Amino acid sequence: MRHRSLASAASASAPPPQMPPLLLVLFHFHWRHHAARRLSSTTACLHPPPLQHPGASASLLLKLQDHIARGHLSRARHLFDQIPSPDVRTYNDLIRAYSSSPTAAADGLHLYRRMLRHRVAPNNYTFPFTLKACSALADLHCGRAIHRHAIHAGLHADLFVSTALLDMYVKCACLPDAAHIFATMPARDLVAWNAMLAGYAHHGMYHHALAHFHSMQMQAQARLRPNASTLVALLPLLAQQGALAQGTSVHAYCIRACLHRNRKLTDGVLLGTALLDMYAKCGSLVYARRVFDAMPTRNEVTWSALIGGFVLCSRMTQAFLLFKGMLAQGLCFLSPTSIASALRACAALDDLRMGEQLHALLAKSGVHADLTAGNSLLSMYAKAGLIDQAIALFDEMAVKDTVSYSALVSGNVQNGRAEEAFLVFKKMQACNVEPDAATMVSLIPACSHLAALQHGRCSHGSVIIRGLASQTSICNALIDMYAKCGRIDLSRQVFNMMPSRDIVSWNTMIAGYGIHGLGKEATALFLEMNNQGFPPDGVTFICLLSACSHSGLVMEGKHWFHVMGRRYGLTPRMEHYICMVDLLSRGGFLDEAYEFIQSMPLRADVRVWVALLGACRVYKNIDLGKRVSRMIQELGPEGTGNFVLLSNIYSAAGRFDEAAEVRIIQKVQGFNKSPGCSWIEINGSLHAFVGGDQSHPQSPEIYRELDNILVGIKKLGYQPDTSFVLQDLEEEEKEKALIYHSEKLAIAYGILSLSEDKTIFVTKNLRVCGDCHTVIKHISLVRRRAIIVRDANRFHHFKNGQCSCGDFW
DNA sequence: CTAGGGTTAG
Repeated sequence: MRHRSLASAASASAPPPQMPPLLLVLFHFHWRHHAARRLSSTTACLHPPPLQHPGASASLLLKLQDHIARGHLSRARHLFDQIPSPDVRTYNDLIRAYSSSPTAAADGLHLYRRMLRHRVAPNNYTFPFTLKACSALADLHCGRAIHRHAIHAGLHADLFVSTALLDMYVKCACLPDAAHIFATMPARDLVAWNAMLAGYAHHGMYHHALAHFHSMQMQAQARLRPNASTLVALLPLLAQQGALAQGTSVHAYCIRACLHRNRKLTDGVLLGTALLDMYAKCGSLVYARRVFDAMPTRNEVTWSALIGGFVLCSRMTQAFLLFKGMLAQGLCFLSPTSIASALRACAALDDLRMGEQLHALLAKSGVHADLTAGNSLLSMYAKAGLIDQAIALFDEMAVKDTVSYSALVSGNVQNGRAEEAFLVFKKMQACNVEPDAATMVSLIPACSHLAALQHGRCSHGSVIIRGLASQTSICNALIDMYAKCGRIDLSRQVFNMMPSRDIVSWNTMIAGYGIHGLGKEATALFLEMNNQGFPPDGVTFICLLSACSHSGLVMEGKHWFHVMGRRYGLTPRMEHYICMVDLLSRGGFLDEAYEFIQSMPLRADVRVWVALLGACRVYKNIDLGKRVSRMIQELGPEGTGNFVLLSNIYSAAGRFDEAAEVRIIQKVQGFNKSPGCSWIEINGSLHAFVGGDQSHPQSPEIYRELDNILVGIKKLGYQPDTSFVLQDLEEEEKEKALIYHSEKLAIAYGILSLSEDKTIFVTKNLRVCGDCHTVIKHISLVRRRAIIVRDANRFHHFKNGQCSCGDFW
């Protein structure tokens, strides 16, 4: 407090220092320049006064100044070259002009080199300009050279020079060097503090940045009151951390210090934008909107920050309205960034038509080549199911980065094209584009989808090598992958070892137990989740209920359903009712399930009835099945599965005419049944089979093996259950159609390829049929093999003639 | 100052 400068002395009657009024702030602003000038001029005295220009007329020099002032750099250069031996000031003027335009920065450095060649000594004005050019070019090598020159000239401690050095190291991503400069500067002004803060902030060094800001506040001098630049660097950090309380107090400070109405117009826009962005990122859209409305001037960044904020908070419809409002103001605010946000809204709203209009807008406004917007367009098409469009767009893109590739990887996975996803990943590596966490989070589900454990383990290894293995989202994907690849033990290992878990981690692990029929373990984990104070969400209960359902834990399932509303205050959604119907009907309580549907507060949609229909099929309850299928027809079947189920019901009842009719309706309406397909991974490569498939190179052996097995198990009393065949065929023909179901072929191939101690793991895209289920049980007995089959629904562990699902498949 | 790709349930 003792070294109060003239600024604070002048404002002795000012309010306490934490509440600086406008005058104080502005005054400090001027004062900084004076202080800097003073400092510079003392060091400048060490150097000889500027030379005269022999041969250069005063009018030439004036003209040169004029060109520089008007930004006519080439004309200025023309004049400059006519001066036989320019002095340091003339060099400085032109270098300064070059360095303030990023495209001319290289010319500025050339001129500097020429200056040295001509033995003109640079002074305290030269270095900041040349360093600025280095910053613009991110030319660290040159920056370090100039640093040495400055030391040589004894000017490195000058306030302007050292601040420029600091800034150069920040822009060249050398934070330790920047911090060293900062620490050793004999004097630091607000600009230096701000530069250092911005450096930490831009490099995501949250703790360093906050510590820096705190020590900045600890500086007693009133001249270190944060200005707009300080807060513009600080606010994104608070936003990222969701620190609403701190952000709000920054806002309050801005108002007290009148920074939001800064005389520099850009400061006001930047600060307002940073503030509204902070509010939006902290989930406080009302305040974001209020800041926005109060801003006297806005730019395109302001608009896209607000629109992006609404998208971030999943307020897609409102985001869209804002976007339209922006367009209504004219096209001056339109930017690729806001289009990218609007495209995200389209993708989430499933509004393909609007997405296509945005595509057109993007093309028209000439920002088609923008990488960000292109990537979100690509993703929008993929999410809408138009994977071919997405691929075409990807091929058209002149520049592709990690995000483009990741979007295509996940687009393929979302459209059920796991193998293509791997191909894209390979291509990405061939093109030397580095995968990051998001890429891997997209790729790992492809392994889950294929149940390709070897691929999954490779991905796990790759994630470890890249140092991503401790990230929560990566671990979540790994838990899911191991569970779906039949290694629930490894899922649990990943779960146990991960440093921090989120709700997805718990849900995924519970779901993993569920598909393995480990209802007790699922319940235990749910209880542990409670003990650790993790509040379950709606998805948790879907996972838990379906786990009970797959394990035949009907009573427990009912219990949790009631607890969900009563203890956790969660309102059941349609998905929960589906789980309950599934639970009851799978357990054989068909009538109770029917009554349950009648008593639902929501109007049951098709999916609810389909859950019941599946059980009618299994329990061969044709009466109820008829009623249910009538409901389904009324509601209109969605997707293919329902047609197949319905047709199956009729087939099983021997009513093939009606079964055929359903098939015809299906064809007419354009739903194609996806063919049953099974696959097995042997030594890291996948072998896929469809029913009656003979395309595999080892087909003859496979069929021989399968026939041998069938002869063997028929002796044990196995009778093919021909009710599972869909077409209307003669009994003998039906039997043949059954024999060569894809899962049987894959298992036969597994027996041939794997030694006896190895578990055979087969995956099927649809559900395993009842006949195959019986046959596989027999195989596990006569061939003494452990067999795991993952179907569209769950896992079946076959061993010694038994199945883990207790035949409630 | 803004912004693109990502994990769970059926």
